Amino acid sequence: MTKYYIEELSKYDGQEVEIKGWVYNKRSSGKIKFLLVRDGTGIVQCVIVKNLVPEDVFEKFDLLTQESSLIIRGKVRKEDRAPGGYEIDTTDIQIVHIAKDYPITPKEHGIEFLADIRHLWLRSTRQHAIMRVRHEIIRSIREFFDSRGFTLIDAPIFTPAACEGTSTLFETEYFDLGKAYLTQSGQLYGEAGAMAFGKIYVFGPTFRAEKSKTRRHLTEFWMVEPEVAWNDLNDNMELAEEFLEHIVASVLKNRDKELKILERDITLLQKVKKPLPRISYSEAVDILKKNGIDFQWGNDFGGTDETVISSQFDKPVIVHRYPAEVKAFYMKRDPENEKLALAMDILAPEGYGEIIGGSQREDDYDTLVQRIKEHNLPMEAFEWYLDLRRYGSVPHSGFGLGVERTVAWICGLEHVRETIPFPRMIYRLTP
RNA sequence: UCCGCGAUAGCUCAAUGGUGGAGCAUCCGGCUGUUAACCGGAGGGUUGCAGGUUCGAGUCCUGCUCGCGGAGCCA
Repeated sequence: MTKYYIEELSKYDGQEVEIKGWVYNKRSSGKIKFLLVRDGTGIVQCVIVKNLVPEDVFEKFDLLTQESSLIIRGKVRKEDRAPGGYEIDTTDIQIVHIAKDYPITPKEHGIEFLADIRHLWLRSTRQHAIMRVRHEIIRSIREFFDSRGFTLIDAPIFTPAACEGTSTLFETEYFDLGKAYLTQSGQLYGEAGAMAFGKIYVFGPTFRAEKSKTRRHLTEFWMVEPEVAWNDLNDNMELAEEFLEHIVASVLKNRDKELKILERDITLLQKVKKPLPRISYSEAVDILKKNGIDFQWGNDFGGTDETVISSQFDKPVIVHRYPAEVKAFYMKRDPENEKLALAMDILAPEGYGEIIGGSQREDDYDTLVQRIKEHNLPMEAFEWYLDLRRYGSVPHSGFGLGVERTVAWICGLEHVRETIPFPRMIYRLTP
């Protein structure tokens, strides 16, 4: 039996179809009634005219409420007056379930109210569009790496110690083995993967227990982390810019309707093509000073600093060679200046902040041991990681891209909480 | 943890210290092309909680709870 979806209605012009879905909205003008039905792929207007349908079908319309589920049959007809361009001349309505007092009405609602009913909010047009863009971003991420011969290596969620030793981790009891922590990055495991497979990517959820309360933070978020053996910092930056170009191009090509629903100005997105502007940390500091910001060389950039730097460019900007002191222990130092790490961040335009952070990794055993000591990290937990420098160590690099910040930027959203189906924030664990 | 803002009908918001209202949603009625349809009617309130000032508090003051935004930290 043929399954009909609203998204594909144009294929069935003039034919009888059966749509299974939910009531999105309805309007009545006495003897002619309009039912807007959604099925997850789109919305179609169904017309019910008295005298053209049996009496009981005409009367069923009055029983239907917003989000009631139903199966509707009728003939597809091209109709410019209908939203979507096609409408259905209804012949039969089968009510499956009547929804009582659906809380989201066709009017404005506050963010707090909607967040509490996130499980229902996902049915709304705007949230629907965002989730489809998110899906396209994730699909294109996999496509990018898969088509370049990368192997997906899943990193564990439970870890014995902090990967970077800086941020606050979620802690849990792990049987008789003591404390375990939820991962804040799959990178160290990715490095092991790169030594085994050459080029790999880790893609999974990560967790940060910091009490951040900003539009850019979640406690649980998704990160994709490629790692490539033999790549230096320069190779890493090239990979990152090709990667971003691919993601943005895929969304522009395959999700243009959704971007339109979100009223996203796509002219800036169309500019995301390599090469991206590259500036050093020191040059970024100069930009801040020129803009009247009192910034001390050696500090890390804050949210406002990132906005000022990125506003100088009309596409994402790569900032490289940060002071080693503000960066993680595993980053290789710049041979030309020991104070600098071979790190690079990519700042998204329009104030969306850091979407990519990466580096060339320290590949010398003795140096890495020294770094672990300097950072007061437990040596035992890193013995396996040090093995990667004991047995055929090679230069290698990688980066991490935050999926939610990327979705927020591409969709042009105010807050990352709308970029993930069920956001986890400091004060929100439900639904 | 710190700073700022907020909490009134199911929802979004009004209400000079002086009888708490409107739109949407719900229910009833009308309309043969509606576009967040429209028109008429009805029901719906311990104004977040606890105190205080006042003849009188949704409104002013204090404390608390919850939420939002920002800082720090980070992707």
